[in-house]
Amino acid sequence: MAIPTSNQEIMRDLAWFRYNLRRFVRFSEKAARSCGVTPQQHQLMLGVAGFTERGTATISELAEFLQERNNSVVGLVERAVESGLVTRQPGATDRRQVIVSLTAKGREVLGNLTQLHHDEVSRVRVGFLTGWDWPRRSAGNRKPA
Amino acid sequence: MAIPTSNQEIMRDLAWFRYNLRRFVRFSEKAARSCGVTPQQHQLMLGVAGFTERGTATISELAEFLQERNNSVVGLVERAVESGLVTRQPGATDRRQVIVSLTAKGREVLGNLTQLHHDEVSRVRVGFLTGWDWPRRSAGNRKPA
DNA sequence: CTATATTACATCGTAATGCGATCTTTTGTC
DNA sequence: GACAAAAGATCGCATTACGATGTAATATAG
Repeated sequence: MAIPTSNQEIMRDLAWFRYNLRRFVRFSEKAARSCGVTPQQHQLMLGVAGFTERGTATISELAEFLQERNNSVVGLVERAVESGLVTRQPGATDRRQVIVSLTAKGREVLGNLTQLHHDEVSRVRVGFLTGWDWPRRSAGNRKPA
Repeated sequence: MAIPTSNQEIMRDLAWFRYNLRRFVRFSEKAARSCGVTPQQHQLMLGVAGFTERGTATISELAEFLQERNNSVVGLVERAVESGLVTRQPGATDRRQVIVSLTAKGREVLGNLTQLHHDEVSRVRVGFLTGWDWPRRSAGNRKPA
């Protein structure tokens, strides 16, 4: 793909970029639901397991990872605990902190989702840079594929 | 960045990818609001101007671009019309269709947002592939930067 | 060239979810 | 020890995308 120069070309380029972004996100959401968790829970688990080197995360770290407010994460963690995906324990050194860890179930689900995402992310990374299939047309009011 | 091989490395890599994705999206949302429109309206306008070669789009095309349901787009367009960003006109050949176009105001706002996004997207594209700063820690319950 | 199916969009009600404001508890600093 | 800052928790709320369904216009079968 040529480097866009006119404003019109830049817009088309940005549109293409966002379109692929959205398609990837939808893919990911669908994958999460196919594994029995919400997309948000998937992201939460990914943050717990992959954001730090410890394999655990505090509420604040998760808020940074998810780019959300502190209080939004609290509720998200709460629901994930109820679903048996993560556990919470008070911080050892700093008792204000809450350490979020994955349960066995959480590790299993995240492992499956990680496999599902690996190839797709590779494709998307390339697609973000180079050209893409750029499909056209949809139909009716059906759910986007 | 080395190619991740172990499952742990893959998870960290995916986490890094999603983290950058989210940061970009937040950047974009903030930019949209700074121009007086909602992030959804920005994406809608981008779809109108950049998804097809015509510079206009139908509801279905926008639904494909945004990867949303048809009826979701109807409401989105409705609000954008009320905000004076886009116009709707029945299709010339197919009167079932609705052609969405940008108003002068819409073009101006989208132009500003396009400039704001151009550099950032370039950075993000590289960041999706290569290493990144990978910042740490947040603080309190303040809005993520 | 009517009958039927399909497409494109609209309407309505609903559930999820992230946010703002505020509060409590713990830690840091002077 | 007093005060400030940080880390979470709680509550109410607004936004928004979705599912189900309806209507008008176009395509297709016979």
